[in-house]
Amino acid sequence: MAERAGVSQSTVSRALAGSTAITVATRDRVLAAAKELDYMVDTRAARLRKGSTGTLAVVVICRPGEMASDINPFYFSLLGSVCAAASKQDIETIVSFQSKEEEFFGRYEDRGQADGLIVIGTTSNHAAWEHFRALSDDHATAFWGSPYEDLDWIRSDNYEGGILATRRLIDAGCRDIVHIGATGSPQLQFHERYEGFLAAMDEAGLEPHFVEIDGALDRDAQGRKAVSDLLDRKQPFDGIFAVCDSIALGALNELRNRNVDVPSQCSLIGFDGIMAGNHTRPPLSTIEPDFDVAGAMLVQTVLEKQDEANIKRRVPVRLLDRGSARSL
Amino acid sequence: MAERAGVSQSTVSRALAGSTAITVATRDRVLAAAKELDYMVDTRAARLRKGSTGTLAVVVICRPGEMASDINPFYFSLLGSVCAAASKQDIETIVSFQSKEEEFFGRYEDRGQADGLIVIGTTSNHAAWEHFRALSDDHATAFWGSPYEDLDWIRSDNYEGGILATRRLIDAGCRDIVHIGATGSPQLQFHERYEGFLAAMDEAGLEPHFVEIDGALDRDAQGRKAVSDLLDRKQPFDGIFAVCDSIALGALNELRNRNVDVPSQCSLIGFDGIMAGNHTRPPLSTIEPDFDVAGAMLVQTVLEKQDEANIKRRVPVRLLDRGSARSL
DNA sequence: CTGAAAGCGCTTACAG
DNA sequence: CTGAAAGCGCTTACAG
Repeated sequence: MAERAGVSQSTVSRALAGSTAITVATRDRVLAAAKELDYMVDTRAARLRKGSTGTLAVVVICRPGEMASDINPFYFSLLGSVCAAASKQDIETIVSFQSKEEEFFGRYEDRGQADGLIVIGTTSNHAAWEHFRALSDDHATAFWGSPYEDLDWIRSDNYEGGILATRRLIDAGCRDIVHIGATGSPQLQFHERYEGFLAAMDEAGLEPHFVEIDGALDRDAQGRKAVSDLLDRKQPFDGIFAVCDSIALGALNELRNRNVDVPSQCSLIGFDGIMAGNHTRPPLSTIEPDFDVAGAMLVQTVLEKQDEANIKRRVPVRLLDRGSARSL
Repeated sequence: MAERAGVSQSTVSRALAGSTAITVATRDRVLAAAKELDYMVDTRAARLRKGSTGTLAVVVICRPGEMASDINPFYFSLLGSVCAAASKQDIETIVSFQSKEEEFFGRYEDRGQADGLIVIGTTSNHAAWEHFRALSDDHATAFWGSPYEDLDWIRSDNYEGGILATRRLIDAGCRDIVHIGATGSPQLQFHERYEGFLAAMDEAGLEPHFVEIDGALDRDAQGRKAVSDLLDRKQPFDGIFAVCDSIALGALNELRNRNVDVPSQCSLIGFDGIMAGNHTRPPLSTIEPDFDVAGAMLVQTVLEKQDEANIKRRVPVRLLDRGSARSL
């Protein structure tokens, strides 16, 4: 390659790296030769010499025993956004799905495989979060979904989302509004949504109602059971704010099974903006985080470890009014 | 590291690599030292020396202009399976989502970043497939979704799936069965499903009916429009086999809008097994490929380029009877 | 502005 | 069974 362009190896390297200390003429000559020989820089060698890898590792935490193919679609969308955000900065992403204790691994930096680690996924896999928490001290990390306050985290603006959803229900004329969620759970995200709900109810002078989800069940079953419990209580309700879409989908189904029409008899709003909500009847109204921003924030957080104080951690959310909340 | 264990660098390398030409005693000593120093082999250097990377590149092709976060969930599941299958063989995966012509890139091998390339994603992005087709000559590749017969491909057993779905409809007592799909399209996968449909109808001595999808619309709208067209034709029908789930979901919605009850008045079966079908009313019956096998086959295909003849290319499918086809 | 040389951290013939 | 040495393909001080 060097001899084809009639220059030294160093010059080739500099020309290809776009160094300014190079004549335009020689650069062009090198570029032409590279094209002709279909030459590409070997990143292994470049990285070895440079020290950095130009790569981020992304770990997706699954529920124990869950296959990669049936992960909550929310995390798939998030994964896509992270990869896209990295790609925009010419950073590669190496991704892995991890669920079992034996396979937890995040030390990509130690092996020279990545410059940082992004961990996203279900809050429920505690063993996993504990494992990755330990890495956050001496590794560049960013987390989404961690149950621990102390980790570097990025989250939806859950509080604001809770308010948006609840206000929308109130605006729809609902007065007996129930929150299906986990009011005292370690799921920080859930807790924040709950607090937003409380604030909006308080603001409107309405009394908040709750159904606690049953941790033993899967999300869909949690939603069904919550509605079932609610109806059995014979307590009137005309609006539901479900803490996440998968639960909302279960709730919606149970409402229909029990002949409660949505939205005419009960308005329903979820949280997450998963695509499945587009295909229900009625389509599920929901709070959706800005995925592009989410991906960008995660990437930025890992890369700019220095000024920790300035890291923006709240991903803005918006109401997706798809039809499960009554219109006035 | 070497001096800590009191041996040479070569010995450390051999011990860590599990070479048999090493005393158990020295190996243990090295391992102990490694643990103590929290030492990990730098893969950049190892790869540079060894030549191979232990990594596969996975490119997910999106529709032009589509964001990574709203890709057909089928491909997300497939992506998960590929990563899981690679992981099982201790292979890393670097993944990227590509949609626009300017960003097409698959020469990871040339840059020493991967040993092979797996491309999956929407058939509809022709520019993308043409780009990657060109790479298949001198790169280790495997494709899912390519419109080209000549590429190394892995696909669902679409023909068998078409038969399974159609037979199920026939068993449900349907006689006027309509296939919503693309009978003469370049979408090989769709064409194969269509042929399965034809075969099963022929086997039962029934006359097949069709509605062609409108290429200009998105999947959901295609399904709606197909049902709408069908009803306008006033041609009686009691069963629908939709060529993919996203189309089936649109069809299901339109059927409900037009007050055709599923499954009592019309049975409906889709193809792909996407999770959104779990949340519709009724849940969507579908043909699901074995995702684990799909991931494993793709990985194996890239790695074992040598005996091309023996590559298994058909991923088995099964009927997921979720409720949109009448039970007898 | 360009070249000759050193060195990134490994693995692997080559000796012994 | 183990060590000394070469070399993987780059980048980057160091000279000029």
